[in-house]
This record gives sequence, C-alpha cells and structure tokens, in this order.
Amino acid sequence: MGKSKSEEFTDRQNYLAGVAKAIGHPARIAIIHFLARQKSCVCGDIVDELPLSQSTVSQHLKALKKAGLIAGEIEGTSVCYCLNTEAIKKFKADISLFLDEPANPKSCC
Amino acid sequence: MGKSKSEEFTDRQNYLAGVAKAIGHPARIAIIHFLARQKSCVCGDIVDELPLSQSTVSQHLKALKKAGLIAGEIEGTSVCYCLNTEAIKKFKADISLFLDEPANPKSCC
DNA sequence: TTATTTAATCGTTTTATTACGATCAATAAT
DNA sequence: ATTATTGATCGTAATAAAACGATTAAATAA
Repeated sequence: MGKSKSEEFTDRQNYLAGVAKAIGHPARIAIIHFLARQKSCVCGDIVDELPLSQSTVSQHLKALKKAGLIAGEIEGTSVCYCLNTEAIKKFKADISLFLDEPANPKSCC
Repeated sequence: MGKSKSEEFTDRQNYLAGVAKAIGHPARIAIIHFLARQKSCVCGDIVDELPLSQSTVSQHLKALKKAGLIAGEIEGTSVCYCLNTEAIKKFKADISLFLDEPANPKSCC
C-alpha cells in the first residue's frame, strides 16, 4: 500500500495495527487456526491444507513470523511451524482492552 | 494487494480477516480511539486530530464504515461519526474466541 | 556421488492501499 | 443571490500486498 505515515502515530497504535494487519487475511487466519488444532505443524501440511501455492503460503508464513505470531524450526529437510502463544495471548489482551474503550459510549449519536 | 482468493475461505475466516484488516492501520486505530473518548465526533475534529489530510481521513472513515465499525450521520453541513458499539463488541468476542484456540498447545514444538 | 524432497527466495504480474491536491455537492451564513 | 464551510469523491502517484511459476539451497535418501 502507499507508504503509511507510521512515524506520526504512537508505538501502541502501530503495534495494534501491525498485528491486526497480520491477522487481516483469511489465509493467515486459516494458518493460525490450523496451527492451533493440529499436532503436526510441518510447512508442507499447511500448504496441503490451503488453496494456495507453496510460495504464496511461504509468504504468508513470513508475514506471521514478522509480526511475531509464529516461529519456525528447521527439522531436517522440513520446517516445523508453531504459534507463539505468548505473543497471541498478549495481543488478545491488548486488543480486548482497546475494543473495550467504547464500552460506555459518550458520543453524540 | 493482489486479488485475494476470498471465495476459497469460509465466511468466518473472511469476516475475522476483514475486520482485522480494517483495524490494521494506525490511523484507523487512532480514529476508533478518538471516537471512544470524545463526546464530539464531527468529522472535522477527527481531521484536526490526525496528521493526515482531509481526503485521506475521509478514506479511512470510509474503510471503517465499510467494515461496519462506525456510522455517520449528516448534521447540517457537518457529519457526526460514531462507533458501532455492537459490531465492536461482537468482533471483540469473536476474535477473543479465535485467539483462545491456541490456549492449550498440542503442537510439536 | 547423485537424485529427491522441502521450503525459502527471486522475478513478475495484477490489484489494493495510502496519501494528497483539486473539485464537487450540499448546507449554512451573509 | 452570493459566499463560505464541510466532507465526499475524483484523479493520480507511489508503494505494498497477493499470487504464482521457476529457481535455489539445504538436508536426506538412493
């Protein structure tokens, strides 16, 4: 997307937006869902599960890794991906708090 | 972004991703935050609050409206924007449930 | 050693996003 | 009637994201 003016916003705003953006694609939602359910988390299995090519899945995994939501460990010739449960737990708490702000509306409409 | 293959995913996956994507920009986080705090929610006030031009803010408001997170009512020559607290509450519950899935990890790593 | 498997990366195309100035339509004020 | 004011939309430029095939590097198997 166009260069977004992230310097103009707070760290917290950029953090919340950054993780939300990482989750903001159905394939990445599906990947997280898959990793949360399956015992196996080999990259190839994720590719098999999704209606996307290997290279595209690899890109989505990279995006999730960049956001800190998953980690990958090389196991021989394959790679084992896992959720970063701590980061997910933290984001859940942070976004919940943020979404609770408008709980008691003082707005004009 | 490239055309994303949303037809290939479930409604729930597209819904969660869609709202997350709408929240996935610091300016839109800032707008929601602002609307949650201020009594006034006139569009012009939002523009004054953000380090972005009027037309850019208008686009972000449009994105939030499209995701169902805010609504706007015309009041004379200005427009009053408000949070859709129901939609926000629903998303908070849904995303929390989703992020709770990996609570007890059965993964391999 | 050579062939195979696995997953990341490169290169490319298509489409979306971000951002802005300029214009436009509507309402309000003079 | 004319002139602001307000906020959406248009047009456009720059950049990022989505998707894929092809290639590459690494480890394993033959």
